[in-house]
Amino acid sequence: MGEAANDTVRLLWEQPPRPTRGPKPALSLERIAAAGVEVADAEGLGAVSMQKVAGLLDFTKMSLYRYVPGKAELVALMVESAFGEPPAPADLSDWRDQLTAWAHHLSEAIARHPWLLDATLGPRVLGPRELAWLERVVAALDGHGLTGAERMDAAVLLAGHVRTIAEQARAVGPDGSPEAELLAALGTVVHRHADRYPAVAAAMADPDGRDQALDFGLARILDGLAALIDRRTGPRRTASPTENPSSQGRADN
Amino acid sequence: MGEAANDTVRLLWEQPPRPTRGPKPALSLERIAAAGVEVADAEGLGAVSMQKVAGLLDFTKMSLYRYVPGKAELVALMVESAFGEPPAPADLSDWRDQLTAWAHHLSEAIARHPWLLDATLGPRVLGPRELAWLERVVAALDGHGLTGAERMDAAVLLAGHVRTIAEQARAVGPDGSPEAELLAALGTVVHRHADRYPAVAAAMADPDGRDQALDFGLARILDGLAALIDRRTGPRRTASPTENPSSQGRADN
DNA sequence: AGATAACTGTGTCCATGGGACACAGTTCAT
DNA sequence: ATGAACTGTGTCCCATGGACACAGTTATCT
Repeated sequence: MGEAANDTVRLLWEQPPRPTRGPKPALSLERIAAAGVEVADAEGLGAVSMQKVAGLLDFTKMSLYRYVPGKAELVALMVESAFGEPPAPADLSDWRDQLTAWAHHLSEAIARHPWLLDATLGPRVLGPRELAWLERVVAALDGHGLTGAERMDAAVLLAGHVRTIAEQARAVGPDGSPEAELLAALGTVVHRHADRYPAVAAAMADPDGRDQALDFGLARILDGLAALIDRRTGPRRTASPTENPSSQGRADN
Repeated sequence: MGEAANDTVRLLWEQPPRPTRGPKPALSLERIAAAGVEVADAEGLGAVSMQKVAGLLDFTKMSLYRYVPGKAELVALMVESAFGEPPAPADLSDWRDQLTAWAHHLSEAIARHPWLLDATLGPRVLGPRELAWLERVVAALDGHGLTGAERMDAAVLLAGHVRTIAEQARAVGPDGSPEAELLAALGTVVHRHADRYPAVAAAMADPDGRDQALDFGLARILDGLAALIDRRTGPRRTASPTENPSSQGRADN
C-alpha cells in the first residue's frame, strides 16, 4: 500500500549507503536526471521515455531500473534537478520586494524548463529543492500578522499565478510553431463569432500587448496582500514581529 | 502543416452537414464525448483510451476514428461537454459579486470533473462553451476603466487561481487514497526536516484548516482589482462607462 | 586462495497505447 | 440497377512501461 509515495520520498530525500559488494554502478541518479532534463528541454516531457533517456547515456532501457523504480520517480528527480537552488534570501528588503523577486525567479526557472509545468501537475511529494523554494516565500511573509494557513495560501496564490502565466506564455512560441498556430486559430474563431463573445473580442482587440500578464497579476496579488497586512497589523503600526494572531481567526477576509 | 489545430476548430465550432449517402452513423460526437467523460470521471483522464471509450459504447476502437480525427480531439470534445453552460450573467450585481460567483461556479465545475485540470493544460483551442465562460468574466469587468488587455489579464488571474486551488484540493482525497498518502508523506518529510524549512513547518503546523484557500486568494485578488479600479475611475467617482483610458497606458500597475 | 553472496547490466517477453490501412457491408442519387 | 459515398471492423505496426531471468563482476568470509 502506497509504495509509490514511499519510493519517491526515499529517492528524493535519502541517499542509500552505497552497497559494498558487487560492481560499481556505472551510472548515477544525477547523470540520469540530467539526461532526462536534456531530453525534456529539447523535445518536451512527452518525449521522455526510458529508452530515449537510456539511449542518450548509451545504456539500455532496463539499466535505468537499477537506479530508479519507475518513470514517475525519474520525473521527480528531473524536477528537482531542473528547479535548481532557490534564489538567495535577500532578507534586507521588505516582503513585497522579496515576493516580487521570487515570482520573477520562479518564472525564469520555468521559462528555462517549460516542461516543469507538465511535470509538477497534481499532488506529489516535493523534493528538497522545491521545498526550499516554498520556504523562501513563506518565510518572507513571517511576522506580518498572517496565520500559518494564510501564509501558505498566499504562497500558493503567488506560485499559482506564475504557473498560470507560464502556461499562457507557452502559447506564444516562435512563428510557425504549432503553438503559434493554435493562438492564431483561436483569434480567428473569436473574431468570427464576435457577436456571441463581444467582451472577449473587444478585449482581444486591445492593441496593447499581453506581455504584462505576469506583472499585472502580481501587482493585484501584492496589493491585496498589502491590504490584508495593513488591516492585521492595525492602523497603529505596531509592526508586531511575532506569530499568529490566532485569537482573531480568519473571519476578516 | 498545422492540421491539428484546424481539425480541432472544425470539430468544436462547425458541425459538418450530414452526408446524404451511405449508412447512417450509429454513433454521434455527443455520445462519444459522453462516454469519454464517463470514463474520465470514474478513473481519471489517464484511463481514457480509444478502446476503453469504444468498449463502453460496444464498438471497436477504430469506429471512433470515423467521428474523431484522434485522441486529442476526443479530449477537446470531452472538455466542452464537461464544462457545461456558464452560469447566468446576473447583470444586476456589481463586478465583485459577479466575479466571486463565477469563481465558485468554475470551482464546482472542476470539482465535478477533476480531470478537467489535466485536459485543459497548455495552449489549445477553446470551444464555444469554454469561451462563453471567459466571456462572462471579461464582460463583468467592462466599464471600470481597465484596458482590454487588463481585463483579459484579470480573467486569467482569476481562472488561474481557481485552477490552482482545485489542483490542491485533489490532494485531500478520501482517507487511504493514494493522494491522501502523498499528503501524509509530505507532512512527514517537512516535519522531519523542520530545521531546514522552519517557516513551512510552522505554517503547516497551523491548526486552522486549509479549506479557505479558494476564498483567501479570491479575496486578495478582488481587493487588488478594487484598488486598481478605484485608482482608475479616479477619486472623483465619475464612473466613466466607456472604454480604454488608453492615454494613460498601463504604467501605473 | 577459493567460495559465495550481492550487485550490475542486459536480452527477452508481455500488455497496452495510438493510429494506418484495406476491406466488406450499407445506403442513396442517378 | 448500378455505382459512389459512407460506415464499421480486422489486421497490422510501432512505441511505451515494466517483469523477469540470466550472465558477468566484485568484495567479503572461510
